[in-house]
Amino acid sequence: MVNNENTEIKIIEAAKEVFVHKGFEGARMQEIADTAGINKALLHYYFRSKSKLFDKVFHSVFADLVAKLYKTVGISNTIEEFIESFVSLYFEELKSKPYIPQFVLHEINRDPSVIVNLIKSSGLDKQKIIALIHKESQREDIKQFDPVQVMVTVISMTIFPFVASGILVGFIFDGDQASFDNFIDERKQHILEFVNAAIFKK
Amino acid sequence: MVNNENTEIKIIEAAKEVFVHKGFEGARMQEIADTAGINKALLHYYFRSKSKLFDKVFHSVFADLVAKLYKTVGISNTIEEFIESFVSLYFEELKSKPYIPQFVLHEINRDPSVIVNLIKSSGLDKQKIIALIHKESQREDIKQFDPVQVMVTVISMTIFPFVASGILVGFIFDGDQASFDNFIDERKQHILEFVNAAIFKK
DNA sequence: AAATGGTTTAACCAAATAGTTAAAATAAAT
DNA sequence: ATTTATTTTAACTATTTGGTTAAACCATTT
Repeated sequence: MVNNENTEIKIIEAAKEVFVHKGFEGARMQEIADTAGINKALLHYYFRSKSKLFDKVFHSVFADLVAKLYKTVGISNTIEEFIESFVSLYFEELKSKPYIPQFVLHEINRDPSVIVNLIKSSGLDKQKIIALIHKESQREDIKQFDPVQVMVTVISMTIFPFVASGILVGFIFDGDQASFDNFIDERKQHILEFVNAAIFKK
Repeated sequence: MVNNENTEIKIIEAAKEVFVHKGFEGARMQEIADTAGINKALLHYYFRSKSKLFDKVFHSVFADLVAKLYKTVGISNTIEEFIESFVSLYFEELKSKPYIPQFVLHEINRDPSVIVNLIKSSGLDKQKIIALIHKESQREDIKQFDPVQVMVTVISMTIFPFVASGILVGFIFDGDQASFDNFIDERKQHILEFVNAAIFKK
């Protein structure tokens, strides 16, 4: 008895921490055990193999992202609302967890087959998003851009700076982390203004 | 005698192939040797360790990107020219080497210290870019956006779809690679139109 | 043809690492 | 108190993998 549920959570959290920063190949079971404050044997007692543990972690991270995306759609009736809440949500998330997108993208790249099942089991109703985007793209006051292109643009503008933080800090901000943080603070507002300037007529 | 120069090129090419797809941790010296059509001993004979080989490969990939970026700046006198040639250049590059950005970003993330030296030795004169961007941001016909934000936006819009191709194919294009390819074909034009719509007054 | 120096091979070594086992310890439930 | 499930310890195995060694090979030079 003693713990069990608590321990499982502790392990998942520790595994998330290590996998997210080091990736599947770079992560060590010993380091996960140390981070969780337990030993390796117990780690294998709970999750039989590294792969199984990784799958749990990746699924939880991914499901989390999708759940939040879904929440965003639910409350949006216009394209402005959608963009505003999407960008706000992701900035809030990524400021405290900036390593998540790089992790997800790298692991999907490593084994693209996992994503198929993940999307199936994600329960995300894409139709709702498509319907909203399509409806809004018909508006008189909005330029006739391809809605998919615009959607990818909003996602790119939001997520890329986090994925590329290393290169941006080194290349553009001369290694000055504070300048980069300041850039990120202003980024959200910039995205909203920039996208509005692009898609609205007049 | 015999070969040597040819063999070295063969190894670098093979190493690039494997490192780019698997990352440093995921790459295996044996696989690099196999890909190069030689054996592991010869691999170590040419490049003493995995790290040394990786450094060579990474440096060459990175230097290549920087060189092309530099070329872009050289021929640009206006912001329109800069954006046009930047986007064109990267689309041309990335269509045949779509894995490069994910690779670079992942490795910089894994060991951010490498980028400092790389940038030093890259010979990129950032001042030229800054001068151009700053000069152009003063133009009467252009909205007063923060030029750094705009620059990051152009980079994000261009590169992110390649970094996130796996998730975009799975999530947005339902696993249909052809739809994604089509999306990429239209992406360049979209970026140019979208950015122009955003930054020009009236 | 003999010497030279780069090239190739196969067998090998050492370290790291995922995973196992079995026994002891601990704490809660009965 | 006994049982039961969880946790710890520590030693161990098997495999992978980066790296080494030494001998053989081959092309060119002398």
